[in-house]
Amino acid sequence: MPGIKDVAERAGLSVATVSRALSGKGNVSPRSKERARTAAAELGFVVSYQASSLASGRNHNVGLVVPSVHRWFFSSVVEGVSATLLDAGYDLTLYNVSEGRERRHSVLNDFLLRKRVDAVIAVSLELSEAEIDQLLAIHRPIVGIGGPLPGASTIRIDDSGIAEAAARHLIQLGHSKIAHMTGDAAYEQDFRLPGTRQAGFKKAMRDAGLALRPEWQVSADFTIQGAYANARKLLGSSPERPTAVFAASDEMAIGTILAARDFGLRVPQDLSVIGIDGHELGEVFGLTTFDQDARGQGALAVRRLLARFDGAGDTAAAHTEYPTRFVIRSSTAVPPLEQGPIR
Amino acid sequence: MPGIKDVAERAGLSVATVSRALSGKGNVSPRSKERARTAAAELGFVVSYQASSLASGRNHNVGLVVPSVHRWFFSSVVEGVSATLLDAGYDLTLYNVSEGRERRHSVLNDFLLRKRVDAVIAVSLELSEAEIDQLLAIHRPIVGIGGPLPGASTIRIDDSGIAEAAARHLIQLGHSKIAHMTGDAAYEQDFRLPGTRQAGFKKAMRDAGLALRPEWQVSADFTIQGAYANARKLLGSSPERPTAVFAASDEMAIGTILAARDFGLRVPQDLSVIGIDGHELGEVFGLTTFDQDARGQGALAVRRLLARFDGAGDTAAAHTEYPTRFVIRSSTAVPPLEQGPIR
DNA sequence: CTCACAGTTGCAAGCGCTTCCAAAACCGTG
DNA sequence: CACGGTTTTGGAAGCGCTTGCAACTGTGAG
Repeated sequence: MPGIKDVAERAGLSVATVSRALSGKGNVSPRSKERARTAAAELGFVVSYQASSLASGRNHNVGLVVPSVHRWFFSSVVEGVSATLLDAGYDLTLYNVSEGRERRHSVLNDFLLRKRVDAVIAVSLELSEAEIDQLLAIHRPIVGIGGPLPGASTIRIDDSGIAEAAARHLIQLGHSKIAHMTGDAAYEQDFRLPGTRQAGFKKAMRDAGLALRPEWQVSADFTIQGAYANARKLLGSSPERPTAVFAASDEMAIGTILAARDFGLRVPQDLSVIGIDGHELGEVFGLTTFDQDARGQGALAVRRLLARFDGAGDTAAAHTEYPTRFVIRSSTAVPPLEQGPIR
Repeated sequence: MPGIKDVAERAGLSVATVSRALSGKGNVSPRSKERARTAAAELGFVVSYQASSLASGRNHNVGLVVPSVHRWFFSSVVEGVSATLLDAGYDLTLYNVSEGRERRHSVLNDFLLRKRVDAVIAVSLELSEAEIDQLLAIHRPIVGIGGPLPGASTIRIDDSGIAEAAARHLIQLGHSKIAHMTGDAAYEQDFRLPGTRQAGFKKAMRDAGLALRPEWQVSADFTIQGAYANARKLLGSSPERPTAVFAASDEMAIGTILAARDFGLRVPQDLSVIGIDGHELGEVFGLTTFDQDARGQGALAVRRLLARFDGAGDTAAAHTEYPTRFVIRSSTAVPPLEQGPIR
């Protein structure tokens, strides 16, 4: 395995000049630069980031902390981050902290602090103040996606806004018996998303003068199967059935649609369902949803960091509201005709 | 940020002894070890893997190369690998090479060769001989999951065997009009899975003396939505419908079930469907399948590597056949009564 | 009491780079 | 042609750790 020394020798230059030539830092005559480059290419030389980082402090590596790798949003972000990073020649160190607090704690402590990463992207993590301080203490850029992260830059969609818009969409279609499937309390603790979206829903309902029936406020774990199970309860046991369900994620919306089918309910004729995400399966189910381009959010986070690395050193924490797109498909429609007493 | 020097000072030991005490290599008296440990703990010291790896050649970092992070099998493997690695104090560098050959090429070349990783886990990648040579040339342990990887250790399930068993299950129920949904040719190139499973299917059919109708051999991209689209064609256009479908993955089986429902076909009364995977959604759809514990495969791969690192230096390439579990749910049953001419 | 030996320890030489610093080479002017 | 200023270059000092080596300690046997 060739080292920079070999390159220097072959190019007839000093190690220092080769280093500068290949990294692009410092002044090097075009001629030397060219020489160094060809010599490196001929030898198949590629710098050791280990050594490079020891000497320079830069790692060419960013850490991505996600709470799961299975759920749509997270894997989409991972994809976007990964692709953008790879293109830029950076490594991606993945920290999947799905298994509870100790895992998370050890990741933050033992891993990120080892200075192995130049920056951290934290997805939908609700961190304690101590944890945030810890992160900020390593003096590396941090960007949070899909969740608040005081002190760091964040990229997020207008959760409460689109939740409100989703609910309003149903209301405008004529629905008044609207159920909401939100995230489990357990998730609220970690992500805080559910609450924000729920707030938007409630606002829309209140603004329309509609009642919030507690038995129509259900929750699940953000998965299709979890939502399916709970939607069955919602649709099966209620003395009166809602005519529409607003699910806080597409996966939960899909679970709801599957449950509805089990009861012979047609979507949208008997039940309207709307979600949030832009999940690939949305098409299959004709799901009306707000498309938040998760992949794009991941890519944006990386671009942000890269800009920072390149010295466009805007150290100030910037908060970006990522745009969403309302996609109307066939899972929402006007409510069925009232079957009860003539109104 | 404290260095090993600070620890040495505080413990009243030399840097060398502290290094040995903390790494567990070489002889250190219990007393010194204890001292070094407490000093390190008090200072919150944690070795810099950068420096450590420069000096020792060991990275505490393994590279995981996956063709996608969205599909069930891959994200499950990622999860297993990640958890096991984190527990062992190793970092995971993720290389998602979903976007074609150049990406893959650059990953192999520029990234893995930088010696940033102690080992490589390659999931379901069909590599060219040159690529394999390249990988082997870096003299790091490699383990392949779910695909052949000549020269490296592999962990895989008995693809053709369970495919055969799946088909036999249908045959034994009395089916003879069995369709097979395999992977796209595009995937065959990369993963070779489809072919192996297809071979098992064909064998079972041949052994039972059943005909393989070309129009019942369909393929998709291993996703629910892809399978859904193609299953619609299969079930909608055939002059004669199959009574059972064997899908090469659970995701494709689910897509098939969704398509069947669209046509008013009841599963399993009108159509039996069987898959392979053990996908979380299997429960929701009552899917009969072979559970291959993908998470477990990832974990096993890591344990294998860790053992190697610890000097249980069995350098020989070992091939493990990972066990699967046949899970019978409600998507398979005896075929419907023949509707055609009296037999 | 001495010797051989195994168990401990510290010194110092790197690991492969980056970067500070000073020297060398170059440039256009006066 | 000499001069100051600007590039370009190479020497060498690290970055924070590991590890070969030699020196040292303590032990039980002779």
